[in-house]
Amino acid sequence: MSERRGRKAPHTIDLALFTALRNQLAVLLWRTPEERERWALPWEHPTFDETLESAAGRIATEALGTTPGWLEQLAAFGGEKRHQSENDISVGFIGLIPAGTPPPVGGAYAWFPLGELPMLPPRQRAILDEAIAALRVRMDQSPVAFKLLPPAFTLSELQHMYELLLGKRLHKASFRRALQAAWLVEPTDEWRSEGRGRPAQLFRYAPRKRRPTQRGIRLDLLIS
Amino acid sequence: MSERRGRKAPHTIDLALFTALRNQLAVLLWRTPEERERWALPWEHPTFDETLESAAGRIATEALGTTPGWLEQLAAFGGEKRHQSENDISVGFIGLIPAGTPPPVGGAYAWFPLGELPMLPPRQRAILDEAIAALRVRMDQSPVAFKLLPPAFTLSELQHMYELLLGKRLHKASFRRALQAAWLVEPTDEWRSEGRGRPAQLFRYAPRKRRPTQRGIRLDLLIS
DNA sequence: CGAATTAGTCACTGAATAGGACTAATGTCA
DNA sequence: TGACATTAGTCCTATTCAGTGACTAATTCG
Repeated sequence: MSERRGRKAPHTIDLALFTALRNQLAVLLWRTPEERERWALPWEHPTFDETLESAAGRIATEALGTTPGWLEQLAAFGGEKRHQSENDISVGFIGLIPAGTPPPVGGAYAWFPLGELPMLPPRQRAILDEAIAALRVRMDQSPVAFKLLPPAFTLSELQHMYELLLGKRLHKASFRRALQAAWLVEPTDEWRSEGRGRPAQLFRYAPRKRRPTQRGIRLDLLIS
Repeated sequence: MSERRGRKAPHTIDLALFTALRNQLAVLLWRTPEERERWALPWEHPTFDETLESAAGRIATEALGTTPGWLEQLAAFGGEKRHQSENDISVGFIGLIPAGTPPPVGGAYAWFPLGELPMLPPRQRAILDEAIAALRVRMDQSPVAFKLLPPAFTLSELQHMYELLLGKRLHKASFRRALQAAWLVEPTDEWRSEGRGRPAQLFRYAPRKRRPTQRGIRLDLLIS
């Protein structure tokens, strides 16, 4: 094995990096200097001496300058839909970038709102579609909304992020009651005055252990 | 690409096939005729002309004689934990086999209850651990319990399967109310008399479309 | 100052849940 | 054959939880 150290593996790592931009979800795309109109997800062949996760983290950091607040494997993709590289399979990752992170400069990378996507290679299109679906599903299980926000945020910002992800309006009092019951945030001692209106207190994501929340069976969540 | 047709790919497909056995979850393991004490998950190098899913289905069918009622990709595994094969990465799949399916004969394959697992190669151990965790998580999203039962089952059997997966007792009336509300089963016109006691009606899994179940935000499901 | 605006809370109502207690239909055994 | 154990299936009630409108609080704007 060790003689392979540093050599390129035959598979690729493909990243679906999301952020919130102008009240929409957006994904980071990349184009080569040669082919100005062929956009693609950031991807690379990892070397044999890094784990899938560390390779994904490295590629994300190379693209953005910052490390994603969250990075998780989506799945492996293979089969008839070929990659632009001559590889056998691609491992897709989902990453979340806090809103307001300055966009990468130079023109090689750009954020695309999900409603305005250009053509993508077929396998990357499949990866992105599954990534979007997984985001919606994992929202309940993982702190997706929190990782799309900066470390300190107002409760209104958090609610708007949930509304963006869920695609529907939420009632303020209900949202805050649920948030309180879940022990997910803690207040900081800072307030932010956003133009007119009462200033909002800033909170941070600070999940606290709670006794295994004695919930009933939720058969109604089954997709059918 | 086409000149690769039929050739082996460098990655492997590894299967975590589960069934319910003697009131426990069990996983299918396999050993080579040469090495009688080295058990492993069923695995194989796929060929280039099949998709990941079809390769997984083929390997499962070769192992069991029957096709799993459910087969879904778990994730790709790579990095320092090496496979027994000289491969780069392994793609893990989860499969569910109805309880009571006759076990494969010949001694090459055997069901192991999760409490009595032998040593496994390190990467396969990781795959199995993640598969078990994913089973518990996806239970709410996918009809895991139903696919571990034969096509026709009693409501008590279904409840016992949920109790096995959740690791806790459920209240009969609550369970049935939730089941009714979810429109997941329909009665057959058969009844089964199981020794003493009133005979039970048999049901089948028959999910019916329902309008997008207007649920509240469930922040309390977030793992913390 | 008053109106507008945004933050944050309260209280009422209807729906969903946990759980005990009930009825129903069968086998067992004296 | 009749009491009883056993398993299936239903009903009812107290309690908890989510949806919602209306309230108070703190600030900017004019």
